[in-house]
Amino acid sequence: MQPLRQAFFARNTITVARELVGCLLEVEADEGKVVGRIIEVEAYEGEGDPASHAANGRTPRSEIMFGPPGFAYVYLIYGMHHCLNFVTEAEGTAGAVLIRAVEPVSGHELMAVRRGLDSDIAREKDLCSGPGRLCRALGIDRSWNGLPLVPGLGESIPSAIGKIRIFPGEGPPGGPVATPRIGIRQAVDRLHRFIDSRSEYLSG
DNA sequence: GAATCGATGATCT
DNA sequence: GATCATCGATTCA
Repeated sequence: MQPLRQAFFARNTITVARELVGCLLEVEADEGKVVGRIIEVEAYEGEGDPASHAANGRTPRSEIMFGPPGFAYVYLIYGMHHCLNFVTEAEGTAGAVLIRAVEPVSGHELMAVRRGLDSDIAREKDLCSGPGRLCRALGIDRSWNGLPLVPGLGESIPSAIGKIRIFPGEGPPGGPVATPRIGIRQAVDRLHRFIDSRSEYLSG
Protein backbone atom coordinates (compact mmCIF):
# COMPACT_ATOMS: atom_id res chain seq x y z
CA MET A 1 0.00 0.00 0.00
CA GLN A 2 1.32 3.42 -1.03
CA PRO A 3 1.46 6.14 1.62
CA LEU A 4 -0.41 9.40 1.00
CA ARG A 5 1.57 11.92 -1.01
CA GLN A 6 1.91 15.68 -0.99
CA ALA A 7 -0.97 16.20 -3.44
CA PHE A 8 -3.37 14.74 -0.86
CA PHE A 9 -2.50 17.52 1.61
CA ALA A 10 -2.29 20.30 -1.00
CA ARG A 11 -6.06 20.80 -0.94
CA ASN A 12 -8.80 22.52 1.01
CA THR A 13 -8.29 21.91 4.73
CA ILE A 14 -11.84 20.72 5.36
CA THR A 15 -11.61 18.19 2.55
CA VAL A 16 -8.30 16.84 3.80
CA ALA A 17 -9.64 16.59 7.35
CA ARG A 18 -12.72 14.64 6.24
CA GLU A 19 -10.69 12.24 4.14
CA LEU A 20 -8.15 11.60 6.87
CA VAL A 21 -10.79 9.88 9.01
CA GLY A 22 -10.23 6.17 8.57
CA CYS A 23 -6.64 6.49 7.36
CA LEU A 24 -3.81 4.66 9.08
CA LEU A 25 -1.14 6.64 10.93
CA GLU A 26 2.21 4.92 11.18
CA VAL A 27 4.92 6.33 13.43
CA GLU A 28 8.39 4.87 13.49
CA ALA A 29 11.01 5.78 16.09
CA ASP A 30 14.05 4.19 17.70
CA GLU A 31 11.92 2.21 20.16
CA GLY A 32 9.76 0.71 17.46
CA LYS A 33 6.80 1.24 15.22
CA VAL A 34 3.21 1.94 16.17
CA VAL A 35 0.12 2.18 13.99
CA GLY A 36 -3.27 3.75 14.67
CA ARG A 37 -6.45 4.28 12.70
CA ILE A 38 -7.42 7.96 12.59
CA ILE A 39 -10.94 8.43 13.94
CA GLU A 40 -11.05 12.05 15.11
CA VAL A 41 -9.58 15.22 13.57
CA GLU A 42 -10.16 18.97 13.57
CA ALA A 43 -9.64 21.43 10.71
CA TYR A 44 -7.93 24.77 11.36
CA GLU A 45 -7.87 27.30 8.55
CA GLY A 46 -6.01 30.58 8.13
CA GLU A 47 -6.92 34.24 8.61
CA GLY A 48 -10.64 33.54 8.41
CA ASP A 49 -10.61 31.13 11.35
CA PRO A 50 -10.38 32.87 14.75
CA ALA A 51 -9.57 29.61 16.53
CA SER A 52 -6.52 28.96 14.36
CA HIS A 53 -2.94 29.73 15.31
CA ALA A 54 -2.72 31.40 11.90
CA ALA A 55 -5.72 33.66 12.62
CA ASN A 56 -3.48 36.72 12.98
CA GLY A 57 -1.24 36.05 10.02
CA ARG A 58 2.35 34.90 9.96
CA THR A 59 4.21 34.67 13.24
CA PRO A 60 7.27 32.59 14.06
CA ARG A 61 4.98 29.83 15.31
CA SER A 62 2.31 29.94 12.60
CA GLU A 63 4.80 30.27 9.76
CA ILE A 64 4.77 26.52 9.15
CA MET A 65 1.00 26.59 8.53
CA PHE A 66 1.66 28.93 5.57
CA GLY A 67 4.42 26.72 4.23
CA PRO A 68 4.21 23.75 1.86
CA PRO A 69 1.68 20.97 2.66
CA GLY A 70 2.56 17.50 3.88
CA PHE A 71 4.62 18.50 6.91
CA ALA A 72 4.03 17.98 10.61
CA TYR A 73 3.18 20.92 12.86
CA VAL A 74 3.78 19.99 16.49
CA TYR A 75 3.38 22.42 19.37
CA LEU A 76 3.17 22.40 23.15
CA ILE A 77 -0.09 23.35 24.83
CA TYR A 78 -0.80 24.07 28.51
CA GLY A 79 2.88 23.67 29.26
CA MET A 80 2.82 19.88 29.13
CA HIS A 81 0.92 18.41 26.22
CA HIS A 82 1.96 18.14 22.60
CA CYS A 83 -0.42 18.32 19.65
CA LEU A 84 0.16 16.80 16.20
CA ASN A 85 -1.09 18.59 13.09
CA PHE A 86 -0.73 18.00 9.35
CA VAL A 87 -0.09 21.11 7.23
CA THR A 88 -2.56 21.51 4.34
CA GLU A 89 -3.35 23.86 1.42
CA ALA A 90 -0.99 25.17 -1.24
CA GLU A 91 2.12 26.96 -0.06
CA GLY A 92 1.23 30.52 0.94
CA THR A 93 -2.21 29.56 2.29
CA ALA A 94 -2.49 28.62 5.96
CA GLY A 95 -4.17 25.43 7.06
CA ALA A 96 -3.66 22.40 9.27
CA VAL A 97 -5.50 19.36 10.57
CA LEU A 98 -5.21 18.46 14.25
CA ILE A 99 -5.13 14.72 14.92
CA ARG A 100 -7.22 14.22 18.07
CA ALA A 101 -7.60 10.46 18.41
CA VAL A 102 -6.65 7.14 16.83
CA GLU A 103 -7.60 3.52 17.43
CA PRO A 104 -4.48 1.52 18.29
CA VAL A 105 -3.82 -1.00 15.52
CA SER A 106 -0.38 -2.26 16.47
CA GLY A 107 2.25 -1.43 19.05
CA HIS A 108 -0.16 -1.33 21.99
CA GLU A 109 2.55 -2.31 24.43
CA LEU A 110 4.94 0.45 23.38
CA MET A 111 2.09 2.95 23.58
CA ALA A 112 1.25 1.87 27.10
CA VAL A 113 4.90 2.10 28.17
CA ARG A 114 5.21 5.62 26.78
CA ARG A 115 1.98 6.63 28.49
CA GLY A 116 3.36 5.31 31.76
CA LEU A 117 0.50 2.83 32.08
CA ASP A 118 0.58 -0.76 33.19
CA SER A 119 -0.11 -2.55 29.92
CA ASP A 120 -2.13 -5.25 31.67
CA ILE A 121 -4.51 -2.74 33.17
CA ALA A 122 -4.32 -0.02 30.53
CA ARG A 123 -7.58 0.20 28.71
CA GLU A 124 -6.83 0.27 25.03
CA LYS A 125 -9.50 2.91 24.62
CA ASP A 126 -7.60 5.53 26.58
CA LEU A 127 -4.19 5.06 24.94
CA CYS A 128 -4.69 7.62 22.15
CA SER A 129 -8.04 9.28 22.91
CA GLY A 130 -7.03 12.94 22.88
CA PRO A 131 -4.34 15.02 21.19
CA GLY A 132 -2.00 15.08 24.18
CA ARG A 133 -2.39 11.39 24.93
CA LEU A 134 -1.90 10.50 21.30
CA CYS A 135 1.40 12.37 21.05
CA ARG A 136 2.59 10.81 24.27
CA ALA A 137 1.70 7.29 23.07
CA LEU A 138 3.32 7.88 19.68
CA GLY A 139 6.48 9.40 21.17
CA ILE A 140 5.99 12.73 19.39
CA ASP A 141 7.28 16.00 20.80
CA ARG A 142 8.31 19.45 19.57
CA SER A 143 11.47 18.12 17.95
CA TRP A 144 9.19 16.49 15.35
CA ASN A 145 7.94 19.89 14.21
CA GLY A 146 8.58 20.36 10.50
CA LEU A 147 9.04 16.66 9.74
CA PRO A 148 7.82 15.63 6.27
CA LEU A 149 4.83 13.27 6.25
CA VAL A 150 5.19 12.13 2.67
CA PRO A 151 7.90 10.55 0.53
CA GLY A 152 10.03 12.80 -1.64
CA LEU A 153 10.52 15.67 0.79
CA GLY A 154 13.52 14.11 2.48
CA GLU A 155 15.84 17.03 1.79
CA SER A 156 13.87 19.19 4.16
CA ILE A 157 14.16 16.93 7.18
CA PRO A 158 15.40 19.10 10.03
CA SER A 159 16.53 16.18 12.14
CA ALA A 160 15.88 12.52 11.49
CA ILE A 161 14.15 11.89 14.80
CA GLY A 162 11.57 9.51 13.44
CA LYS A 163 9.24 8.87 10.57
CA ILE A 164 5.53 9.48 10.05
CA ARG A 165 3.53 8.01 7.19
CA ILE A 166 -0.20 8.01 6.49
CA PHE A 167 -1.89 5.25 4.51
CA PRO A 168 -5.32 5.22 2.89
CA GLY A 169 -8.01 3.50 4.92
CA GLU A 170 -11.70 2.87 5.04
CA GLY A 171 -13.71 5.83 6.33
CA PRO A 172 -17.17 5.51 7.89
CA PRO A 173 -20.00 4.81 5.43
CA GLY A 174 -21.57 8.06 4.32
CA GLY A 175 -18.56 10.04 5.52
CA PRO A 176 -17.52 11.24 8.97
CA VAL A 177 -19.86 13.14 11.28
CA ALA A 178 -19.13 16.88 11.71
CA THR A 179 -19.32 18.43 15.20
CA PRO A 180 -18.03 21.58 16.92
CA ARG A 181 -14.35 21.61 17.80
CA ILE A 182 -13.33 20.83 21.34
CA GLY A 183 -11.53 22.96 23.89
CA ILE A 184 -11.71 26.27 22.01
CA ARG A 185 -13.58 29.48 22.80
CA GLN A 186 -13.58 31.11 19.36
CA ALA A 187 -15.79 30.06 16.47
CA VAL A 188 -17.48 27.29 18.45
CA ASP A 189 -20.32 27.31 15.91
CA ARG A 190 -18.18 25.87 13.11
CA LEU A 191 -18.53 22.16 12.59
CA HIS A 192 -14.87 21.51 11.90
CA ARG A 193 -14.38 18.38 13.99
CA PHE A 194 -14.80 15.18 12.03
CA ILE A 195 -15.24 11.79 13.64
CA ASP A 196 -16.01 8.18 12.93
CA SER A 197 -19.00 8.13 15.25
CA ARG A 198 -19.02 4.31 15.39
CA SER A 199 -15.69 4.30 17.21
CA GLU A 200 -15.32 3.50 20.88
CA TYR A 201 -11.98 5.30 20.96
CA LEU A 202 -13.01 8.96 20.59
CA SER A 203 -11.84 11.67 22.98
CA GLY A 204 -14.21 13.63 25.23
C1' DG B 1 -20.37 9.22 37.01
C1' DA B 2 -19.86 14.50 36.86
C1' DA B 3 -17.52 18.60 38.23
C1' DT B 4 -13.56 21.06 39.57
C1' DC B 5 -8.84 22.39 39.55
C1' DG B 6 -3.79 22.54 39.37
C1' DA B 7 0.32 21.75 36.60
C1' DT B 8 3.50 24.20 33.48
C1' DG B 9 5.83 26.70 29.37
C1' DA B 10 5.82 28.68 24.69
C1' DT B 11 3.83 32.34 22.36
C1' DC B 12 2.12 36.85 21.42
C1' DT B 13 0.47 41.61 22.92
C1' DG C 1 1.07 39.18 31.83
C1' DA C 2 -2.66 36.69 29.67
C1' DT C 3 -3.77 33.05 26.97
C1' DC C 4 -4.02 28.17 25.54
C1' DA C 5 -6.60 23.15 19.91
C1' DT C 6 -5.11 19.26 27.70
C1' DC C 7 -4.75 15.65 31.09
C1' DG C 8 -5.19 13.37 35.38
C1' DA C 9 -6.07 13.51 40.19
C1' DT C 10 -9.38 14.63 43.45
C1' DT C 11 -13.70 15.60 45.13
C1' DC C 12 -18.51 14.91 45.67
C1' DA C 13 -22.34 11.99 44.81
